[in-house]
Amino acid sequence: MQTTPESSTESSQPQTNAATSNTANVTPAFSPLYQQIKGLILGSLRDGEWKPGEAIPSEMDLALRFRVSQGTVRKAIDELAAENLLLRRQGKGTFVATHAEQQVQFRFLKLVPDSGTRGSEGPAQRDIIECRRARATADVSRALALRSGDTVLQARRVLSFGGMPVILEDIWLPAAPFKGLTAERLANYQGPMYALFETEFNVRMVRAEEKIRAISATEIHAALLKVALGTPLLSVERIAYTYQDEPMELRRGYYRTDTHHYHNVIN
Amino acid sequence: MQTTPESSTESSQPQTNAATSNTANVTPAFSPLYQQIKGLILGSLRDGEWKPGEAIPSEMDLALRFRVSQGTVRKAIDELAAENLLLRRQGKGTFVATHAEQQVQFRFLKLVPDSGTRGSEGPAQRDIIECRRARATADVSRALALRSGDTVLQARRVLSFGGMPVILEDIWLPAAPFKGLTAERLANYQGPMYALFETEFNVRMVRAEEKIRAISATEIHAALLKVALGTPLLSVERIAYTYQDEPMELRRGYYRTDTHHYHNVIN
DNA sequence: CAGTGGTCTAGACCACTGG
DNA sequence: CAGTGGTCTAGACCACTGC
Repeated sequence: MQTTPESSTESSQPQTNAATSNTANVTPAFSPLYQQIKGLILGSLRDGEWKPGEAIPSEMDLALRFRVSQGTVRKAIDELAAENLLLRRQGKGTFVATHAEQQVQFRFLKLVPDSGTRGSEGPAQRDIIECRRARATADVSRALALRSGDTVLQARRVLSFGGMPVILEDIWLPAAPFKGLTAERLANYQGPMYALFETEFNVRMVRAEEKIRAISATEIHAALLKVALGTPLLSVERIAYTYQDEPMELRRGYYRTDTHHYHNVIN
Repeated sequence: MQTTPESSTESSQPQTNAATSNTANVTPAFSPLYQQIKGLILGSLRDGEWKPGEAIPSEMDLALRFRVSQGTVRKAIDELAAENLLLRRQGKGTFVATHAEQQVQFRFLKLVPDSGTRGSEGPAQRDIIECRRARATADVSRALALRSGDTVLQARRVLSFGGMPVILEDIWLPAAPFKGLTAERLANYQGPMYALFETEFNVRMVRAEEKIRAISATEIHAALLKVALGTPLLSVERIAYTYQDEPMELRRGYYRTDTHHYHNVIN
């Protein structure tokens, strides 16, 4: 069972680094075995071999498949779990992380109510204001690594908590991976938008960067968030990435911070 | 050398969990060996057995000292390194992390210039506006886990980059651990305030939480940051913790975001 | 009870640093 | 060259889950 030849269908064997006889090598490009294994697992995740929420093969299975010891697979999985790409559950298995789980539902949304914990206000209400196709402007195409003029989907929505509008968001998505996304599908879907992206478009958001500023509410902000013109708002520009650091979403959020605040932990 | 009795001066031996014969135990309180080792190392860090910037004993030495295998020590150190309490350097040793290092100089300050990278504006200029002793108000004492009316040190300063005032900060510190801190010592010290805390008061900031809001500049903000009254500013309230999640600093920062932005990464 | 992840060990060897 | 952290393996056993 250990090394039957039929296992040769999987991706390339890890390379040995034992033959490091090169002397004048500026960049030895030494890569530990477990990093190579990690790369192979990442590739399978990206290619959708295992979908969000599903279990991946057991450590022993992966060890046999990659012809390495269980400990090496373990270290690769450890890192992927630390990056929130995988989720380990003792006694059950290792699962592909998903935005559809209750516990990590709002992992990317760092705005919380001043008093009480998130969810104490009841479920979030999502109102799609508009959703249309457009040509990427210069800044949008740069953020999404597209060519200027490429087609993008643009959406605007308001999030309300406890009946109060709190967040206004403008969202840009590259049109190609999200073919078929309409205002109706957005409006009808209950749950986090990133969960919809996973199930409907096989796009999993893995990491995000945010640039935060303080701005004054314009007329548009004031009307949609029901605040006075000039009210200070948090401007949160987010670029979300899928596997391989590929940018997949630009989102400009405007947060009211009279009843909520952006919560951040620095380690 | 392996188990000479004189090594019995150190903290308690790790306990074996093999005798788990208790059946009706609601909370088995099972704690892996490496977690116990981690706790012992943490204790030594807190007690100052190894100071910031110094090397801790090698993995082998610690393994002998705690009577466990090197791999177990390794896993404990791995976690402490992941939490930025320790810093591993291959071939050299494992070091107690410090705020005095160039690379992690501004780990807690997430405001960066819109263009260019941090440091492109030259060194930060720190101007102490005031520093005095005071009684803790209700909110300050709550944040610092003090009793209302306890003595605190309060400081106000302005940080400027490239000659422009960008950050106004009000800082509250419990008086006891920072005995002897004066405006002069703050003003004369070149370098990050947290580095001073380490070297002068043996207080190491390990973790912080921030609550961020958008506000309008008051007259004080306007005067010290040289902006117009009512300019939107980022309000950043930070509580910084030492080892054991002990709160050690309350800091209210007011950031100009016309030339800088708060940068955050979500994993 | 079998299968999964989690812990712990012991040993070998590699990569990196500095004297 | 010795000493450090880093990798990899193999095996034993433990904790947890679900059938």
